[in-house]
Amino acid sequence: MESKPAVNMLSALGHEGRLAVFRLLVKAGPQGIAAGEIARGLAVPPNSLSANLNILSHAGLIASRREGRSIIYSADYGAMSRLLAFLMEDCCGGAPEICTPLDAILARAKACAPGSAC
Amino acid sequence: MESKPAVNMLSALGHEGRLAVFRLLVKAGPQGIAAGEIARGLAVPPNSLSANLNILSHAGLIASRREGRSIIYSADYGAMSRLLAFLMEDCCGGAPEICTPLDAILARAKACAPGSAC
DNA sequence: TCCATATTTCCAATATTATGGAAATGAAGG
DNA sequence: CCTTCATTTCCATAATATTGGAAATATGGA
Repeated sequence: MESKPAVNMLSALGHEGRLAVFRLLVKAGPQGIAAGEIARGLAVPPNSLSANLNILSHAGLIASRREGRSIIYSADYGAMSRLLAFLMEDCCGGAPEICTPLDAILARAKACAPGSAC
Repeated sequence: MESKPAVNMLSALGHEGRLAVFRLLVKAGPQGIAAGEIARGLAVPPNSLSANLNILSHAGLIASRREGRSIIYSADYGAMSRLLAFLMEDCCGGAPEICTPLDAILARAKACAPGSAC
């Protein structure tokens, strides 16, 4: 990934409210959540939420689709993976021993499949 | 990791100049680079750089030590790992298939040890 | 002590971002 | 066509971040 889209993603996620929205969408899975439901769940006014959803969307981190009267938002896992890859590349280009903790992190993350205690 | 320090880190990295600094420091390894050398390398005025180093430092992403007249900055790999872990956790809590691309990413990152073609 | 180097701090101007009320748009149903 | 619901857009205000010049601090050496 280039540097500029990575900056946009990081900047989009570097905001308490937006990170909360993104985490919620990631947990929700590909089916996504309606904007109104997000607003109720996180207790934020709908216009602020809309602005933040727009920022996340422009950063490429989330997608949206209309379903009846609602607009459903969902996390873009590919974008997330690319961002993580971008951050990891530099990390491991410097010193090989930096990579090894990531193995453990990934193993733990994988153990957190839905249904497990985590 | 809690949400707040993660937001601080993401926000710190969500800036073109600071991301460039951090990437440079990550690539430089634990020995770090002097502030002046960073400024010359990235062609930024020293006072702006100082402000950005301060933001990265407050976010916990870099450390500094004085060495003679220079101040040497270095990336905090532990902080970086914790941030990646934080992002991965939610990612994998949602759907297990999201984790699998990260395996490939990590394998590729590990292959990029210094000296290899990458 | 005096000077040169390295970096930070101070400060003000500018730009960007965040916030929330109110109005506008779009969709479904009677 | 009218009403209701869901969401966005518009707008103004407030807050925060970015930038760079100039001065201040700290270190090492003559």
